Amino acid sequence: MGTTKSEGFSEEVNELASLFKAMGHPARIAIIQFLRTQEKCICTDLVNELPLAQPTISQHLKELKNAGIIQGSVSGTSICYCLNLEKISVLDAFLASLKYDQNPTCC
Amino acid sequence: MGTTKSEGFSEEVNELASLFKAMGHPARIAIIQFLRTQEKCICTDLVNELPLAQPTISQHLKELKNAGIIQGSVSGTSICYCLNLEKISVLDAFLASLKYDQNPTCC
DNA sequence: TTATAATATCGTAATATTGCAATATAACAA
DNA sequence: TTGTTATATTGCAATATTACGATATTATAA
Repeated sequence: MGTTKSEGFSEEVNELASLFKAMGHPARIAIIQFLRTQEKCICTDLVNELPLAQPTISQHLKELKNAGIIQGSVSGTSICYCLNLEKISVLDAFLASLKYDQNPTCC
Repeated sequence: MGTTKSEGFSEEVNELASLFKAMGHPARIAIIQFLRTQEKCICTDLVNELPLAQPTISQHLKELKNAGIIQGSVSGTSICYCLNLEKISVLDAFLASLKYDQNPTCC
Protein backbone atom coordinates (compact mmCIF):
# COMPACT_ATOMS: atom_id res chain seq x y z
CA MET A 1 0.00 0.00 0.00
CA GLY A 2 2.33 2.80 1.06
CA THR A 3 -0.47 4.71 2.71
CA THR A 4 -0.28 5.14 6.44
CA LYS A 5 -3.29 3.72 8.22
CA SER A 6 -4.61 6.38 10.54
CA GLU A 7 -8.06 5.00 11.28
CA GLY A 8 -8.06 3.03 14.46
CA PHE A 9 -5.60 5.33 16.16
CA SER A 10 -6.64 8.18 18.39
CA GLU A 11 -6.45 11.74 17.16
CA GLU A 12 -3.76 12.46 19.69
CA VAL A 13 -1.63 9.60 18.39
CA ASN A 14 -2.10 10.72 14.80
CA GLU A 15 -1.23 14.29 15.62
CA LEU A 16 1.91 13.33 17.51
CA ALA A 17 2.97 11.05 14.68
CA SER A 18 2.57 13.71 12.05
CA LEU A 19 4.54 16.22 14.09
CA PHE A 20 7.35 13.74 14.61
CA LYS A 21 7.23 12.81 10.97
CA ALA A 22 7.61 16.43 9.97
CA MET A 23 10.81 16.56 12.00
CA GLY A 24 12.09 13.28 10.62
CA HIS A 25 14.41 14.68 7.98
CA PRO A 26 17.90 16.15 8.38
CA ALA A 27 17.09 19.20 6.26
CA ARG A 28 14.12 19.98 8.45
CA ILE A 29 16.09 19.55 11.66
CA ALA A 30 18.78 21.80 10.21
CA ILE A 31 16.16 24.39 9.31
CA ILE A 32 14.78 24.32 12.84
CA GLN A 33 18.24 24.62 14.35
CA PHE A 34 19.05 27.50 12.06
CA LEU A 35 15.82 29.34 12.81
CA ARG A 36 16.59 29.10 16.48
CA THR A 37 19.83 31.00 16.10
CA GLN A 38 18.81 33.68 13.61
CA GLU A 39 17.60 37.16 14.30
CA LYS A 40 15.88 37.39 10.97
CA CYS A 41 14.61 34.15 9.59
CA ILE A 42 14.96 34.70 5.92
CA CYS A 43 14.88 31.80 3.56
CA THR A 44 17.75 32.86 1.34
CA ASP A 45 20.13 32.28 4.16
CA LEU A 46 18.92 28.72 4.18
CA VAL A 47 19.84 28.26 0.54
CA ASN A 48 23.40 29.18 1.44
CA GLU A 49 23.28 27.16 4.61
CA LEU A 50 21.92 23.82 3.46
CA PRO A 51 23.35 21.43 0.86
CA LEU A 52 20.09 21.42 -1.09
CA ALA A 53 18.64 23.27 -4.02
CA GLN A 54 16.19 26.10 -3.48
CA PRO A 55 13.07 24.23 -4.58
CA THR A 56 13.91 21.40 -2.23
CA ILE A 57 14.32 23.75 0.70
CA SER A 58 11.07 25.46 -0.18
CA GLN A 59 9.38 22.09 -0.14
CA HIS A 60 10.77 21.24 3.30
CA LEU A 61 9.69 24.63 4.64
CA LYS A 62 6.22 23.92 3.37
CA GLU A 63 6.07 20.63 5.19
CA LEU A 64 7.17 22.20 8.44
CA LYS A 65 4.58 24.91 7.92
CA ASN A 66 1.82 22.41 7.14
CA ALA A 67 2.64 20.56 10.33
CA GLY A 68 2.44 23.86 12.20
CA ILE A 69 6.00 23.62 13.45
CA ILE A 70 7.03 26.88 11.82
CA GLN A 71 5.12 29.98 10.85
CA GLY A 72 5.93 32.37 8.07
CA SER A 73 4.99 35.98 7.62
CA VAL A 74 5.61 37.79 4.38
CA SER A 75 8.05 40.67 4.63
CA GLY A 76 8.60 42.27 1.28
CA THR A 77 10.39 39.97 -1.09
CA SER A 78 11.46 37.66 1.67
CA ILE A 79 9.59 35.62 4.24
CA CYS A 80 10.21 35.48 7.93
CA TYR A 81 9.90 31.92 9.10
CA CYS A 82 9.83 31.22 12.83
CA LEU A 83 9.35 28.33 15.18
CA ASN A 84 5.93 27.70 16.67
CA LEU A 85 6.82 26.85 20.23
CA GLU A 86 3.35 25.54 20.96
CA LYS A 87 3.82 22.57 18.68
CA ILE A 88 7.28 21.99 20.01
CA SER A 89 5.77 21.86 23.46
CA VAL A 90 3.27 19.21 22.42
CA LEU A 91 6.12 16.93 21.43
CA ASP A 92 8.22 17.87 24.40
CA ALA A 93 5.37 17.11 26.79
CA PHE A 94 4.83 13.71 25.20
CA LEU A 95 8.49 12.77 25.48
CA ALA A 96 8.72 14.04 29.03
CA SER A 97 5.70 11.94 29.99
CA LEU A 98 7.48 8.82 28.79
CA LYS A 99 10.07 9.28 31.48
CA TYR A 100 7.50 8.71 34.19
CA ASP A 101 5.14 5.77 34.82
CA GLN A 102 7.87 3.46 33.56
CA ASN A 103 7.74 0.07 35.16
CA PRO A 104 11.21 -0.27 36.71
CA THR A 105 11.23 -4.06 36.61
CA CYS A 106 10.58 -4.16 32.89
CA CYS A 107 13.59 -5.43 30.88
CA MET B 1 15.43 10.45 -6.16
CA GLY B 2 13.47 9.50 -3.04
CA THR B 3 16.70 9.09 -1.12
CA THR B 4 17.30 11.41 1.76
CA LYS B 5 20.49 13.42 1.38
CA SER B 6 22.44 13.05 4.58
CA GLU B 7 25.85 14.26 3.45
CA GLY B 8 26.30 17.87 4.25
CA PHE B 9 24.44 17.64 7.52
CA SER B 10 26.14 17.11 10.84
CA GLU B 11 26.00 13.73 12.54
CA GLU B 12 23.94 15.22 15.31
CA VAL B 13 21.36 16.49 12.83
CA ASN B 14 21.21 13.15 11.06
CA GLU B 15 20.82 11.27 14.31
CA LEU B 16 18.04 13.52 15.56
CA ALA B 17 16.26 13.23 12.22
CA SER B 18 16.37 9.47 12.21
CA LEU B 19 15.04 9.28 15.75
CA PHE B 20 12.19 11.63 14.93
CA LYS B 21 11.51 9.72 11.76
CA ALA B 22 11.24 6.48 13.71
CA MET B 23 8.53 8.09 15.81
CA GLY B 24 6.74 9.55 12.81
CA HIS B 25 4.06 6.90 12.45
CA PRO B 26 0.84 6.43 14.42
CA ALA B 27 1.46 2.72 14.97
CA ARG B 28 4.86 3.46 16.41
CA ILE B 29 3.53 6.18 18.70
CA ALA B 30 0.80 3.80 19.82
CA ILE B 31 3.38 1.11 20.52
CA ILE B 32 5.41 3.53 22.60
CA GLN B 33 2.36 4.68 24.52
CA PHE B 34 1.35 1.10 25.14
CA LEU B 35 4.79 0.06 26.33
CA ARG B 36 4.73 2.87 28.82
CA THR B 37 1.63 1.54 30.52
CA GLN B 38 2.36 -2.18 30.51
CA GLU B 39 3.92 -4.25 33.21
CA LYS B 40 4.96 -6.91 30.78
CA CYS B 41 5.70 -5.74 27.28
CA ILE B 42 4.67 -8.67 25.24
CA CYS B 43 4.08 -8.29 21.57
CA THR B 44 0.92 -10.36 21.34
CA ASP B 45 -0.90 -7.75 23.32
CA LEU B 46 0.00 -5.31 20.59
CA VAL B 47 -1.64 -7.45 17.94
CA ASN B 48 -4.89 -7.18 19.90
CA GLU B 49 -4.30 -3.53 20.63
CA LEU B 50 -3.46 -2.10 17.23
CA PRO B 51 -5.55 -2.12 14.05
CA LEU B 52 -2.75 -3.74 12.08
CA ALA B 53 -1.75 -7.24 11.08
CA GLN B 54 0.96 -9.06 12.98
CA PRO B 55 3.64 -8.77 10.31
CA THR B 56 3.07 -5.05 10.09
CA ILE B 57 3.44 -4.63 13.82
CA SER B 58 6.55 -6.73 13.79
CA GLN B 59 7.96 -4.45 11.12
CA HIS B 60 7.22 -1.32 13.16
CA LEU B 61 8.80 -2.89 16.24
CA LYS B 62 11.88 -3.57 14.18
CA GLU B 63 12.13 0.04 13.09
CA LEU B 64 11.82 1.30 16.63
CA LYS B 65 14.46 -1.20 17.67
CA ASN B 66 16.81 -0.21 14.85
CA ALA B 67 16.49 3.40 15.89
CA GLY B 68 17.32 2.37 19.45
CA ILE B 69 14.06 3.71 20.83
CA ILE B 70 12.99 0.36 22.21
CA GLN B 71 14.92 -2.68 23.37
CA GLY B 72 13.76 -6.26 23.32
CA SER B 73 14.86 -9.20 25.37
CA VAL B 74 13.74 -12.70 24.57
CA SER B 75 11.64 -14.34 27.22
CA GLY B 76 10.62 -17.80 26.19
CA THR B 77 8.15 -17.69 23.34
CA SER B 78 7.47 -14.00 23.78
CA ILE B 79 9.64 -10.93 23.72
CA CYS B 80 9.77 -8.18 26.23
CA TYR B 81 10.04 -4.86 24.46
CA CYS B 82 10.78 -1.77 26.50
CA LEU B 83 11.50 1.89 25.97
CA ASN B 84 15.08 3.08 25.88
CA LEU B 85 14.85 6.26 27.89
CA GLU B 86 18.28 7.41 26.78
CA LYS B 87 17.15 7.95 23.22
CA ILE B 88 13.97 9.58 24.41
CA SER B 89 16.12 11.98 26.38
CA VAL B 90 18.14 12.91 23.31
CA LEU B 91 14.98 14.07 21.59
CA ASP B 92 13.60 15.66 24.70
CA ALA B 93 16.79 17.64 25.23
CA PHE B 94 16.72 18.89 21.66
CA LEU B 95 13.12 20.04 21.90
CA ALA B 96 13.70 21.64 25.27
CA SER B 97 16.65 23.56 23.85
CA LEU B 98 14.41 25.08 21.20
CA LYS B 99 12.46 26.86 23.86
CA TYR B 100 15.44 28.97 24.80
CA ASP B 101 17.61 31.30 22.68
CA GLN B 102 14.50 32.25 20.76
CA ASN B 103 14.66 35.79 19.45
CA PRO B 104 11.53 37.37 20.92
CA THR B 105 11.16 40.00 18.20
CA CYS B 106 11.04 37.40 15.46
CA CYS B 107 7.60 37.11 13.81
C1' DT C 1 7.79 49.45 -18.00
C1' DT C 2 11.68 46.34 -17.49
C1' DA C 3 14.81 44.12 -14.65
C1' DT C 4 16.09 41.75 -10.57
C1' DA C 5 15.67 39.14 -6.34
C1' DA C 6 13.23 35.90 -3.34
C1' DT C 7 10.28 32.29 -3.09
C1' DA C 8 6.77 28.94 -4.76
C1' DT C 9 4.94 25.52 -7.88
C1' DC C 10 5.06 21.93 -11.50
C1' DG C 11 6.63 17.84 -13.43
C1' DT C 12 9.14 13.90 -13.04
C1' DA C 13 12.62 10.20 -12.06
C1' DA C 14 14.53 7.52 -8.37
C1' DT C 15 13.82 5.52 -4.19
C1' DA C 16 11.45 4.58 0.31
C1' DT C 17 7.56 3.29 3.08
C1' DT C 18 3.47 0.86 4.24
C1' DG C 19 0.55 -3.12 4.77
C1' DC C 20 -0.34 -7.76 4.36
C1' DA C 21 -0.65 -12.78 2.87
C1' DA C 22 2.20 -16.50 2.91
C1' DT C 23 5.70 -18.68 4.99
C1' DA C 24 9.55 -19.50 8.14
C1' DT C 25 11.47 -19.95 12.65
C1' DA C 26 11.84 -20.86 17.47
C1' DA C 27 10.29 -22.35 22.03
C1' DC C 28 7.56 -24.96 24.58
C1' DA C 29 3.72 -28.59 25.53
C1' DA C 30 1.68 -33.00 24.98
C1' DT D 1 7.68 -36.45 17.53
C1' DT D 2 3.73 -33.50 16.58
C1' DG D 3 1.23 -29.63 17.60
C1' DT D 4 0.72 -24.96 19.16
C1' DT D 5 1.92 -20.31 20.12
C1' DA D 6 4.67 -16.18 19.41
C1' DT D 7 7.29 -13.69 16.48
C1' DA D 8 10.16 -12.78 12.23
C1' DT D 9 11.04 -12.77 7.33
C1' DT D 10 9.91 -12.68 2.44
C1' DG D 11 7.74 -10.88 -1.52
C1' DC D 12 5.04 -7.70 -3.54
C1' DA D 13 1.56 -4.08 -4.91
C1' DA D 14 0.14 0.54 -3.82
C1' DT D 15 1.48 4.82 -2.47
C1' DA D 16 4.59 8.42 -0.50
C1' DT D 17 8.84 10.95 -0.29
C1' DT D 18 12.85 13.19 -2.00
C1' DA D 19 15.46 16.06 -5.02
C1' DC D 20 15.80 19.10 -8.65
C1' DG D 21 15.43 21.57 -13.31
C1' DA D 22 12.32 24.49 -15.39
C1' DT D 23 9.14 27.79 -14.76
C1' DA D 24 5.83 30.81 -12.39
C1' DT D 25 4.89 34.34 -9.07
C1' DT D 26 5.45 38.39 -6.40
C1' DA D 27 7.60 42.52 -4.64
C1' DT D 28 10.64 46.02 -5.13
C1' DA D 29 14.19 48.80 -7.85
C1' DA D 30 15.71 51.37 -11.73
